[in-house]
Amino acid sequence: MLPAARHQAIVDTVQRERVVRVSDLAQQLGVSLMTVRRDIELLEESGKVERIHGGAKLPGGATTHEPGFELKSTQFPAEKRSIAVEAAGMVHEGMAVGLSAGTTTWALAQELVKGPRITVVTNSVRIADLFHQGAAAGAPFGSTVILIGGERTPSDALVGPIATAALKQLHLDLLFLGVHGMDPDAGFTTPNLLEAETDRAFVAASRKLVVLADHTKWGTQGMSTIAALEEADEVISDAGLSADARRILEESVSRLRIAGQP
Amino acid sequence: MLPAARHQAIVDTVQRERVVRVSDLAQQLGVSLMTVRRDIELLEESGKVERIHGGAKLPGGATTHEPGFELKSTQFPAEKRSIAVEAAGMVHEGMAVGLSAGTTTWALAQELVKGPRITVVTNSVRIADLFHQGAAAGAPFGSTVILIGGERTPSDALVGPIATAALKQLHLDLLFLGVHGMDPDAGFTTPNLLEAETDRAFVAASRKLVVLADHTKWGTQGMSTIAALEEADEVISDAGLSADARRILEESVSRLRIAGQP
DNA sequence: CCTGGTGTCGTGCGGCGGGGAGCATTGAAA
DNA sequence: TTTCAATGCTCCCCGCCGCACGACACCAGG
Repeated sequence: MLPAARHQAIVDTVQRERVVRVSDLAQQLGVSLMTVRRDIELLEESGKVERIHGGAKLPGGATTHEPGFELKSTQFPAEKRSIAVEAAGMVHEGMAVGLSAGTTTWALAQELVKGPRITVVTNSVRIADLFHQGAAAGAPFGSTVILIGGERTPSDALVGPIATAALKQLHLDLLFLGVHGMDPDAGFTTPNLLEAETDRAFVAASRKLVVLADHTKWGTQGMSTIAALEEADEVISDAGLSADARRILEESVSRLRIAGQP
Repeated sequence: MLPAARHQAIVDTVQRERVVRVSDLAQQLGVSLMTVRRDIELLEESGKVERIHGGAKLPGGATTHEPGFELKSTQFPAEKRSIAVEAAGMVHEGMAVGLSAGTTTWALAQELVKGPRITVVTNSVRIADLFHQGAAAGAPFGSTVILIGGERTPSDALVGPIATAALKQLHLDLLFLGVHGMDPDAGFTTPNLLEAETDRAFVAASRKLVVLADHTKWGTQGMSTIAALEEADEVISDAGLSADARRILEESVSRLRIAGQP
């Protein structure tokens, strides 16, 4: 890996993710932490990126008060990752798989890039980017990615009538839905009304609904309901889920999976 | 292997790979490391490539990650920019404007970010990104961007049935169409069939069609025709356009504008 | 407000791979 | 045959990279 190529990769990643951490870059690029730091130092001098504690972000503020995509994406990396690995195991060659926008589905996408060839339908620009660059860099035959159109929310999801109309044309084998809240009364929820509408269209287009939600989502009610608990065919969560939550979910959902356990 | 052929091969490889290492080139060309270094030294003096430690990269600060795109976007920056400025003058507050994917429309988008509030409809992820970033960094009230969905081409355009179906729902005041070729027989063309289909949907959705094409596009026939010359309401080109081309275009198109002139 | 813990940052050193200067060799043109 | 340009080779230098250690910043808890 040449320095110039590495610098380019870092700039690309920063522009795509808005914020990246040094450790992730080091692992992704296969170099040491020190090298990444030195690269970021150089790139900062030329104004390509801006250095922050633990990583880099794109220059020119305005990302500090973003509705927390980057914060959440590093909040429970271990749990999210184990959930993603568990979910990736459900995907087989040739399937048509839907991925809603969100950090958990984004973690899943990272797993799926390495997996078998499938067709991915998503309304997340971030996830589409992931497959796009994965296909360019990695295997000659990558998965097909269909990006649903629409207007862009702050968290880079595409929503609105264009998105819902596009989803009406499609039929998916499997939908992985990331949610902001999961509650026995409110069901699966999100704080963004437009996103909820798009997610409902996603659910309607799919034969099977799998909800990805780490244990912190339990008891949270977002403003808008996407679906009732009963509508999910499976819920994948992590070991931190309370016994109470497990009992209720096992009653409501066809199957509850705890990531990392049989 | 003649030196000239070797130089050309090196330039080609650099433009294709964006960065290459000396050792790879040496092995690939069957010459020694020293020869490759000397070649690169010569090519650097003529500005064809830029020398870096361990290899060579294409000159100019690389900011995009698409080889073809990168190349084209630096090919005629002055012409493209003047065309973009001319086109931006046609846009007024509140309009619904379509932008097809391409480097010229991308240049236009850079102008429009600074302009009045409008609604932009595009099938280019890159252009959508531009407005998204601009809105986050700049004015509190940015333009609305609607990204048309679909499958992704190598040049980051979204195409396919999803895209065309979405466009059928929309009606645009003005469409700026970037083309790859412009020819009296073939009309406005692009080498990508899927992109041509999406562009045709764009044309159908728009009340007014403005084609952006620098003078190098004249006489080029892409594989697939988007529209006949007569279908364009305006064509904006640059001063390098031949008198012959001007005459034909003025006969076919309602109005021909040469950027930088009244 | 203070305090400990965890993770990140910066510096110095050693290893390694690439770059450069000079010279021998080759092959083609005069 | 002579001459010259181009190529390859070798030795030495230098920049890049990774490891280890000490300093520091963020976070949580009292």
